[in-house]
Amino acid sequence: MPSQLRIERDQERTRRRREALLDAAGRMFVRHGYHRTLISDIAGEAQVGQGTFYRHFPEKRAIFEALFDRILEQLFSEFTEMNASPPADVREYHEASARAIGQVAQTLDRNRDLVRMLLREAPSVDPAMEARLAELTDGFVDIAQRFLDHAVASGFARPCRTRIVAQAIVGIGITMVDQWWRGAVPDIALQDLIRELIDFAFKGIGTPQPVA
Amino acid sequence: MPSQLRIERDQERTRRRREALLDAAGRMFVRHGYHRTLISDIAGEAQVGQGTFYRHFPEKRAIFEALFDRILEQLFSEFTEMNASPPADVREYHEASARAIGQVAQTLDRNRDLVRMLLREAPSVDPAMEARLAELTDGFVDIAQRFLDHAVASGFARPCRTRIVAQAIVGIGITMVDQWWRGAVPDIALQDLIRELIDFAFKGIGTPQPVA
Amino acid sequence: MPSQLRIERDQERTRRRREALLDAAGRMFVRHGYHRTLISDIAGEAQVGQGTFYRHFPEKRAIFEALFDRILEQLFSEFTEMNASPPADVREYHEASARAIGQVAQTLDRNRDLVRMLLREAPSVDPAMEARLAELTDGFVDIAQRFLDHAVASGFARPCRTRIVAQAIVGIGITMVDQWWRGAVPDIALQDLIRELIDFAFKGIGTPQPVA
Amino acid sequence: MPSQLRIERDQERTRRRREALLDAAGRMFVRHGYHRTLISDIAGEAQVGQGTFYRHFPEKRAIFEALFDRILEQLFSEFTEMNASPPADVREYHEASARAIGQVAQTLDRNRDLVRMLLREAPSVDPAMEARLAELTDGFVDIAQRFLDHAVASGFARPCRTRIVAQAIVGIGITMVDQWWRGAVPDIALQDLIRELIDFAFKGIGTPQPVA
DNA sequence: AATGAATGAGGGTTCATTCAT
DNA sequence: GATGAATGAACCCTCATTCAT
Repeated sequence: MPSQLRIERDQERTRRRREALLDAAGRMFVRHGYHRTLISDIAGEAQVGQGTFYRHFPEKRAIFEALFDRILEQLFSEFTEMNASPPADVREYHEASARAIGQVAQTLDRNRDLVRMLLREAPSVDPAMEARLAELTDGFVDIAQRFLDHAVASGFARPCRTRIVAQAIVGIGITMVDQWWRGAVPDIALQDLIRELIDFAFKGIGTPQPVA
Repeated sequence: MPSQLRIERDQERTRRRREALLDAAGRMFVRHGYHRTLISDIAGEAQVGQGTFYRHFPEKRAIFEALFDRILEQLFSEFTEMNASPPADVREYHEASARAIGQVAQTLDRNRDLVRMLLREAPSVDPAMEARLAELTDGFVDIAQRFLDHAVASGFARPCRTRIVAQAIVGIGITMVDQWWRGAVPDIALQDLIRELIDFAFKGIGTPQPVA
Repeated sequence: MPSQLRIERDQERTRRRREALLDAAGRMFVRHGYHRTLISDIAGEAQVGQGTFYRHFPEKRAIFEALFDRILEQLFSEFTEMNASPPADVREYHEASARAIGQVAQTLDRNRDLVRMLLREAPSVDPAMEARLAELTDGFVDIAQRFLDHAVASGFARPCRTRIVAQAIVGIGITMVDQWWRGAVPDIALQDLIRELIDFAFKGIGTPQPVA
Repeated sequence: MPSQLRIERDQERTRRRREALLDAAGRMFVRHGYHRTLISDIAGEAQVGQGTFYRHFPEKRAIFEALFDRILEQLFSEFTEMNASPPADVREYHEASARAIGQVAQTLDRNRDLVRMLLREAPSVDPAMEARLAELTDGFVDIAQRFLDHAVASGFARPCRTRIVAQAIVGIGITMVDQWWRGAVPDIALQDLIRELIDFAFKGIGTPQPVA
């Protein structure tokens, strides 16, 4: 009969295999997209047999979903604090926003190929995956909207239909991930890119001098 | 030898068949996505035999590309004038922008399901189709950037990295098409939605009153 | 009501069309083989519409068969006399044989691409076509055998199983058509080739001089 | 990790499957020809799933080629010794030839349906397969020619254009395989058939006795 | 009669999933 | 548990034949 130790070692190995498969799937999906990636590609990339894949995931879409979940977790685990003390004035609000956005941006940037892959492939996988992606977007919009609602209520931002503006802001983020990844964005430090976008979000393209 | 009339009638019928196939393909791609749409679905939807499909398009990807082209043409054919007299002051500039954006928005709205389908499916069809979509995006960015460069030069807009801001603006549009189509946008008249977005683009979320 | 003349003109035109189709089919079958030749290829080569093909031949295999027949007719129409007075001695027999074989060879040579095509493609068309080809071969063997029987009976040739020897002789002919067509035969005048083969058929490779 | 034994057993099974598929393909090609044989026929005949076919051969033409190769190997593996001591006089030469030809004939006879299938179908498969068949023929011609050159040089055979005569001899063989297989050859023991052909090859049909 | 567009029954090939070892 | 061979349901595409004009 297997010792407790043995059981744990096996479980650990299983967990690592699963991770290896997820990593492999991520790389293949990024490189070739969901539909052109074969199970045999993933297994091969993970250095396991094809049958082993099915010990860890019941079907192809399952590994996509698991990857989705893992990336989400990864993403949100990096947003922990972000809910510091509420800003007291416009300046603090501005700074807090900048910090938050900067953090999100850096996190996205660190995972940009996977995030982009998700954004690109999820809708073509399945209506269900498409819905999950939509939920995710909505989640970001919710956060942005709450932030914005608070700002408006506090007089830090002009009154507006905060849902729509929040959607627009999230839309900027989503698109920039894509553009940035494919090299369409001018060569610029991430910091400066973020600053430019925050500036735009706060000030719009509006007139340079608030005329006297 | 066939009469001139006969030839013309045949060509006309061929053209109509082709259109019918494109329409059918559009509907199926919108409904089920590129990969889950079968040639037999398209043929069935167009009420023609499966072989007929191949008389009009050499392969599946070709009808997607043709659809892509047709939508583009459709889109751009609606942007004809848009190059009216250059605005003389901020107000005129603002109005001209609003008009232009409104027009684009209405056009996109009229074709929103197809446009959304293109945005969603193109990247998963083919690296080449993905590239074409990127080109399209870049085209819109180019237009927006020129507009913006002009505005900055005229003092109607604050100086900024116009490429990036243009990308952000286009990104708002792309995302809103998606959100709007799937009903994520609050129930609002298109006019008001556009106004809200223009406001955001011009003013950002910035402080309501330039504090005294 | 159509005049007699008109009817005749039409029939003539129909006949010419049919010939043109046969010619075209021959060229295409020679070039690409039966299976890789499409009806549309034949129609295109004959400069007629695809539907026209079916006015003249009920199906693809029919034109092959018609071609087969036409070539046969062509071939045998060139063997008219060949039944001259029977040879009186070995020398005459030898000369008569040489003349006959030479004539056959020249005829085959004139039609060598079509003949080769028939030999090559017929078996893969159809069991029936294969049988017809076999009949044809048997026909040649019959002729050769009769010739040989006569020769043996007359003491011009050594006794042997004439059927088998006749088959061997015809086999030489069949193979040489193929080899000659594809350029495997050394560069040599047709006359000399024939003489060499006749020599072989009469003398074998046997010892040069029945040594004293 | 799989045991060495396991690996070997698997390889053995794979090899057997492949052989079974080749056998099945051979039977089907013999019976219905290349073009009328479906992958599903081969798989069914071999008692495996259709997909299994594609684990062993990348495409239809590949199994034909593999069959071609296997038959060739089979054929030539039976011609091993055949290069005994060179004949010293006409009699020995004659006997050596007879032995060699007899061996070839027996080998061909043992594989006659496959050989005939190759001869018949290869040209219609592919220009490349046709070329391979031509090479094969040329190979036999080469051998025959070398034999003949030697015989002429040794004074065992009359001088002649050995290439052409070799082609004729090989042609006899090729045709007889075909005729024999389809039952066109009179009922006769293989031994006697071969003797008859050798007689013909050595002596031709020529006059029975160079009359005194 | 002539045309070529339309048709749909195949048939080769792919690949997610199962299964024997 | 791991493996990779086996499987067969799809699915795209071809092309001989039919048909409307």
